[in-house]
Amino acid sequence: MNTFQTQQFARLLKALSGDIRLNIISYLATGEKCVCHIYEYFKISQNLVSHHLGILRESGLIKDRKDGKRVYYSLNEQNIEKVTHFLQGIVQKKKEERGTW
Amino acid sequence: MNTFQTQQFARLLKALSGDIRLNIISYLATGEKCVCHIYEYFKISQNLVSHHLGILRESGLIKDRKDGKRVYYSLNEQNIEKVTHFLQGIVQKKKEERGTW
DNA sequence: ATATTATATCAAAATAATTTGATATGTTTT
DNA sequence: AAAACATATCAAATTATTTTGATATAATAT
Repeated sequence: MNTFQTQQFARLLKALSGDIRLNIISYLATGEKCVCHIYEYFKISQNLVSHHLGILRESGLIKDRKDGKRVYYSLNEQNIEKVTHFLQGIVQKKKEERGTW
Repeated sequence: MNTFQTQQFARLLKALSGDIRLNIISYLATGEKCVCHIYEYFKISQNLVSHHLGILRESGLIKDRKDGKRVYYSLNEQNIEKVTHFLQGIVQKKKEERGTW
């Protein structure tokens, strides 16, 4: 059973799956942003944004860089692509299975 | 702001993001299965599996087909691919952004 | 018709995630 | 050194999800 690997991906998917977090990810696709940019853009509180950024950071989906008193966040495409490849693998397997009879 | 579309994908990602549900999805990649196959395979209770299948079904990630007293589930690849394309689009945008200076 | 099997649904309990408000930490400005 | 600013963290409250146990529905077998 492939449960362990699947568990890893379930964790990444969970991090992606919040409304706020997925919007942050989309926003970061347009380039690196500091925390204050993000909470002003979405009009939500600073601590709430920091909390969600923390979840994304710990899951490895984004990277942080400190500059003065600001912290800049950006996407970690590599890990996002790991998710897409995992899902694409499932779709692929299914398509192959269909051919086996 | 692309919030509405993002919300749709957040919903799909949430459906994918449970440990049990992602394992079911992986299992269904090997072919159509009835409910009893699934709960025997994972050694969890019937009602729990039915509950998670319900979430996957309502999100459109799997399809059901009734045959006699059994219900068979299979992947709906189209919707899984929508997720991968969405994520791949984010990665793509980020990669393009990097080239703009 | 009754019993059995397969699945779904419901309500309650247990657990987890999100949000809010307050405070701490570190950096810059004065 | 004090004030101001940017961010993170913590605890409590709120809300959502998961799990369990019980029951309902529908198909088949006896």
